[in-house]
Amino acid sequence: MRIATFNVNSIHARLSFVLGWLEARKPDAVCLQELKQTTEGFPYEAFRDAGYHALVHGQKSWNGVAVLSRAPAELVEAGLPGAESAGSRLITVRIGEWTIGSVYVPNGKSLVHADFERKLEFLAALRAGIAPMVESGTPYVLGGDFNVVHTDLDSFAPDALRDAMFHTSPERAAIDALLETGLTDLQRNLEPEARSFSWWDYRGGSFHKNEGLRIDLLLGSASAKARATKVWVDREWRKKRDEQTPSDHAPVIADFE
DNA sequence: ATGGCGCAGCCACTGCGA
Repeated sequence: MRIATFNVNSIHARLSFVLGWLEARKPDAVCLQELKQTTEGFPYEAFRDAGYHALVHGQKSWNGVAVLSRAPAELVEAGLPGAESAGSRLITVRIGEWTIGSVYVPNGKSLVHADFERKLEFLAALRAGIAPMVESGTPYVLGGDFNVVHTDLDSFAPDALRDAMFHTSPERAAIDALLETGLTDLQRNLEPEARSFSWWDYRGGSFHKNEGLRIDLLLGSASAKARATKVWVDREWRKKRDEQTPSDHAPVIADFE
């Protein structure tokens, strides 16, 4: 079982790019974020032709999440109770014995912006919303763009950016609280010391200078963690330029026994 | 002098992303 998460920064602008990536990596399920597309406007047919089902919680212009899967999936829930005003940022599906969530945590804009407080509220609601999935005991994976640098290892400049956006104590504590429900950061668990970023700014040659952040995570319940054999950032597809430009995020891929 | 990106949209500038 191969499960990935990929913030695509517009499914319209990235369609052929994502299809090429699916062909190359052949994941069984993919959590997508930042579709910038409505549920109705999602390109279902292109993915069906590529062998993938899609369950979508879309939104015009902003946000939007989905889960792609080779096997048919069943919708568990679209949206996060208590956080509807944040936009379409969570979808949970069931694929066989697996429960998979795709989440796009609000950016927060700046420390003094009202959206920063809403980001923390979203993370608190997320903790409450996912707890039943973790407690069920069946393998559960929550993949997404968490928009938080959980530890110093996850930032290219942890000292210079300490207490700056993505690096603050309340944001980090909110990730701790998610993990306290019984989830594990699957990549960090297998690679405790790795500095492996998943996002690089489009500007200023950040990718080539490796000035990135690790903000795209795959969190797994105990039974998912026990089966995970390898988790890696697909940097090649952050660098690649085909007929379409890459997203500013790289896919993160996990393999399970 | 201080940018060098890239999306969407009532579109040629603005808002947003991280």
